[in-house]
Amino acid sequence: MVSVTFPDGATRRYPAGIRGGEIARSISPSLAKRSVAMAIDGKLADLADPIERDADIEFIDRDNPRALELIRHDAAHVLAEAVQTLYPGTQVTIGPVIENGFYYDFYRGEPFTPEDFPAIEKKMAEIIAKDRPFAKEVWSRDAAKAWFEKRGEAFKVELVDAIPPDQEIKIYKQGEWLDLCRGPHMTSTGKIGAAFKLMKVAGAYWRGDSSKPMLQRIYATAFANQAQLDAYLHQLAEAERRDHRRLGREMDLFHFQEEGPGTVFWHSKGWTLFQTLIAYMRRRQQTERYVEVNTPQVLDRALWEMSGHWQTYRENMFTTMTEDERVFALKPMNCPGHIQIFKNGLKSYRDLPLKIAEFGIVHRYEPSGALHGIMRVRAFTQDDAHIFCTEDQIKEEALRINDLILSIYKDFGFEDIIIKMSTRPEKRVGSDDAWDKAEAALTRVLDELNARGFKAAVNPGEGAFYGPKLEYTLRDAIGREWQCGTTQVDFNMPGRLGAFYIGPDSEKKTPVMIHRAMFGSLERFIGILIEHFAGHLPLWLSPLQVMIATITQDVDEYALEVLAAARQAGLKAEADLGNEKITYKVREHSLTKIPVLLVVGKREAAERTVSLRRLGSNEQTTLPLEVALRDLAAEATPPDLKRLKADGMRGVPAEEPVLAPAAGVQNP
RNA sequence: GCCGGUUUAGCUCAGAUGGUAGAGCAACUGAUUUGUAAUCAGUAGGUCGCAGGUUCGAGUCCUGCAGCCGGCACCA
Repeated sequence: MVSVTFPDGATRRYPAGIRGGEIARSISPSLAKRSVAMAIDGKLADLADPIERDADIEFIDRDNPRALELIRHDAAHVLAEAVQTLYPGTQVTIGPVIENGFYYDFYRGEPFTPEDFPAIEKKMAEIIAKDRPFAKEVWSRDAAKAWFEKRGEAFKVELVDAIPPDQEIKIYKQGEWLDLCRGPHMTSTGKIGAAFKLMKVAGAYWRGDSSKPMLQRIYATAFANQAQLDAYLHQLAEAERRDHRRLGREMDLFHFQEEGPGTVFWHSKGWTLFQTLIAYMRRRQQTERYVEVNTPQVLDRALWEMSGHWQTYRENMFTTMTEDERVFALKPMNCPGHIQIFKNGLKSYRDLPLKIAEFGIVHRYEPSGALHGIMRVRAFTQDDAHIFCTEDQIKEEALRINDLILSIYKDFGFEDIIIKMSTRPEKRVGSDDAWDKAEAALTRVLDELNARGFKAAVNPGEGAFYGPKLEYTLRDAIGREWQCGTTQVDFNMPGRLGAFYIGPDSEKKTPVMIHRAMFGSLERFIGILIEHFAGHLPLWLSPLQVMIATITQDVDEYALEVLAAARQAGLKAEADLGNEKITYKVREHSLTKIPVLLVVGKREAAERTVSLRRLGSNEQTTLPLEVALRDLAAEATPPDLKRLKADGMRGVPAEEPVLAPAAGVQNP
């Protein structure tokens, strides 16, 4: 007998080996009818699985959130059957559930196109309508291989071979069709329902390896009901509307053109935003005692050979040859340059840690397929720094960087940050002893982060060849993750390039170098900001903060007075005196995402007020000019300066905020 | 780089079967002086991504190349 405990705490005893479905039926026919799967001790399982030991059992119905992955996984099997029915000769490979749906990778000579989707979806609906039960069978390895070999399913044979010897070979049948699968599945295909949709086709390498064959991937999604599917599709459309490439054009921030693939033409407004970020970062770094430098863009090949870049990074480098046949390379990284500055003049242990920062423009010849707006470009500015220190100082410095990065992200409204530590890769340099120390130091940082409630994970083997790293990742509007900040501990390059300092014992010592970026790249960070705020940048970041719009030309003079006063208050302001209706001006400046519109007409001119309208809101507040400008100027103060001001004014009563906070700012 | 798609006016997009290019918005000019997301009228604007080829004739068909888009691989 086994003892089974239900979610309400009730316990019943059953003969060992009883199936979940039988237990459900013993409780009530309706429970048995609506259950599609169960969770044994919290782990999803087939309803038909036997219960061999005492366990907690929860029955899962279709509407249970945990059923969603089953719906999608079942739908993946149905997709595969539909494709093999419609396109005989197509080989199946794998079809996992992913964050917002699922995909299935096929091998077929002909590509699939979205025009094929209606037929496939129709066939899927037919298979679902037949409501065939999913039946699990355990096969012998040889039987499974023979079955797939006979059908020319070379990829499945490879998958069978890859299953560890101690694991069963599980086969799920749905009527005639079957697939190798670890499960679990719902009770039958009919449980999938009708809320599924094929999304797109794409190429994908077998096993994610670019040396292996290219497969045809069909992306799809499924939900428990149509309303949820519709909501998801709506969310996708919203995400597309905040795409930084579209907003960059609409807000007149930057453009690209064919002659410069992956290189940005920054327009005046985009460059203003860029410089606002640099000014902010410069202040934060100065407080942390970084020194800022600037190193050459183009350096002789010999230096890159010494640093190891020529050997390991050559295909990513832009090179140039001059008339006298000397070969130079555009810097793809700033580190060798910073080491030259470190080496210039004898350093003492008393100089450490020495923090050298640069807003360094680097060029990297990225694969053409990798380019993506300003998120992934071939020329970009890093907020780079290299901290030269001793091994003993690594932990404290890494923690300081961590705290600074998190504080900075918070100032921009990012508090949901993915932190990962990447450890020693197979291909690496340096002694295991040094790696142990570096990883231990970063692990202590990681432990500290976990203690503070961050979910920091480890990426084994993903570190740089010269040391382990911490990676800080932000998400864009449609959930894509972009690595921004990074802290890398390097025991290699200072030695390679001959950097040393004089220790307390008068001996030469090689410093450890911590590579570190916080924005990562200004380009990428700006792209993420645009999408995060959907173009509705906070006032302090807006390249144009205030637009003064007149109602009639009678008030031009007052409008110009308001403009001068706004600029006097430190606001980035323009005036629109155009001969247009106010509705036209409101629309115009809303579309270019100007955060504050100050409307002036005869009334305002007479009373010396302004009518203030926020981007994203249709409410208006009429305020005395001085009050409006004072409050806007306060709001436009960068967050770090605001803190300074607050510190300086401690003891002074806080002023009542007069302006409503910006409306229409959405977080993703 | 790989797989697929795509490229026509500043933007969004029409242009079956080959016969020499069109709309809306934007721009420009004029009228209108307007109270919170599009005032009206007129004007101008394109070697149809680039280079070859087929044809009496190519935006349309063929070949090559490039850019862009979606993935994959790579990555800040």
